[in-house]
Amino acid sequence: MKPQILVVEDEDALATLLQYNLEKEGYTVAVARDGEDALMQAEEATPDLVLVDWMLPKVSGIEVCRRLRGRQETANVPIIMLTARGEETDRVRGLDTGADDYIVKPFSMTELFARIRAVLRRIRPGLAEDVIEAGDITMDRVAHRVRRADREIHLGPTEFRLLDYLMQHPGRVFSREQLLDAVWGSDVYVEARTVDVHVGRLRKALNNKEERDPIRTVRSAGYAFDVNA
Amino acid sequence: MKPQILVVEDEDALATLLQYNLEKEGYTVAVARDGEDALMQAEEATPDLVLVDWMLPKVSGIEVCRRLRGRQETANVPIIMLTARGEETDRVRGLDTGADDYIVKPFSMTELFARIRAVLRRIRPGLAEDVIEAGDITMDRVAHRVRRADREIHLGPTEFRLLDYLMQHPGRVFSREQLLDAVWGSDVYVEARTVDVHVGRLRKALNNKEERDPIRTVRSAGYAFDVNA
DNA sequence: CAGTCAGGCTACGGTTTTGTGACAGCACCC
DNA sequence: GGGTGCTGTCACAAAACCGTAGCCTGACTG
Repeated sequence: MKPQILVVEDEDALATLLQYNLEKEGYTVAVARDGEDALMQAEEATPDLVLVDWMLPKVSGIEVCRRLRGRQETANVPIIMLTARGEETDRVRGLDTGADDYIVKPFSMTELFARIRAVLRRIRPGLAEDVIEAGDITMDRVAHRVRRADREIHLGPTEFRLLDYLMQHPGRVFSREQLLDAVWGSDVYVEARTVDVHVGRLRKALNNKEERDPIRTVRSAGYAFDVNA
Repeated sequence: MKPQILVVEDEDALATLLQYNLEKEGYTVAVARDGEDALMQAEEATPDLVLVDWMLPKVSGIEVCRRLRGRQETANVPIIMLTARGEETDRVRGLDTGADDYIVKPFSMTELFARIRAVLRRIRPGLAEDVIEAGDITMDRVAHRVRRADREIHLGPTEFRLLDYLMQHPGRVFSREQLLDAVWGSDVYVEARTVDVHVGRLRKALNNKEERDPIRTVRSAGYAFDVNA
């Protein structure tokens, strides 16, 4: 699943530039124009990372940081701060902003990408990884390949995304609704039972006879991917 | 052309060990004993990758990072950080960025090699080799020739560049848009489906009957060149 | 033990995505 | 002016994939 980034930037040109480049780099991007907007959006769909400008109308970048940190669901979301040269490091550093990193404008996209990768990897290992392994199952997200015990597994796009998501959060149980949101997208409407069918297809593709089924059904709750041997 | 690595490490024993092993692995290695030295050396001969210890006399590893990033010529050079276990805490976290990857001491050479390969592959795929081989396909970028199993393959300019790009990043899946950007140029406007047509032509030229098709279609994602036999 | 319910499974019509042959527009070269 | 080699687009056919309904089984309830 593509990491989702919330960009909080009031300057149109920069916001657009960031969105364009980040999407090209493979992230899903949402843009908020001011602090209030940012907090609302973060509440609706928790992003994997927030990129916030230090200077913002209404609610300052710092304040956005604080509030995000203060809320249960967003407390652990990594934050990268954008600062202009004059707003300088010491002050930013000294304040306990709760930001995980900051970058000084003007910056190169390459540098920004590097930092994003670094932060994501540190906070949520696995999210930024190219390859996920669990037991004898390997998923290569760059090559778009899944293999189990040396044999290649062919999956359709949806099955691929589904497995990706489940492996991303091993052991955790997801309701059908959560899976629909995460894998299908929060905007499409499909029958909840459709998830069952895809889980079924996934299982058939994944499991040889005599192999342990890595997908656990939790009655009246949902499904989970189990790491275990 | 062997990739050139600049090792920045003040501890003699480790520096020597790294140099020895990296050279054995096929890299050209330069060693700097402190941050100043590193910046100087990086300026003289831009390395393909920098391996820098977090703890350094005079100029800290972080500072080396920042300065490298700040300079035009070295802004895009990938950096891998060496950190000791204790240093990996909050203070470091807030600052440590700008590096593309980090590795915690003590580490195994195998692990280090893997990360170096990964970073190099990501940042600078196929350091401009003159000849690329994959399976029974050979591409000579200087002579502009492609052959498969002893027979000469004739390709049009676009097909050539397309194959070139794909072979440059074996296994990796590219969307039609990415391929258009990379092969056609980010400024021209052509239909995304045009990629399909060229892939088709490329396949027809490349594959005899009974030969494995090296180009893999990934439904709703794009195409990839697979090395495999 | 009968009733109820959640989840497994299959079949199928419909939709989306990809493969491909045909064609017209160019540039270049006799 | 008539070839020749490439290219981008289109239209159509084939293939792959999707979502839903319906039936079935096995588990839980009282």
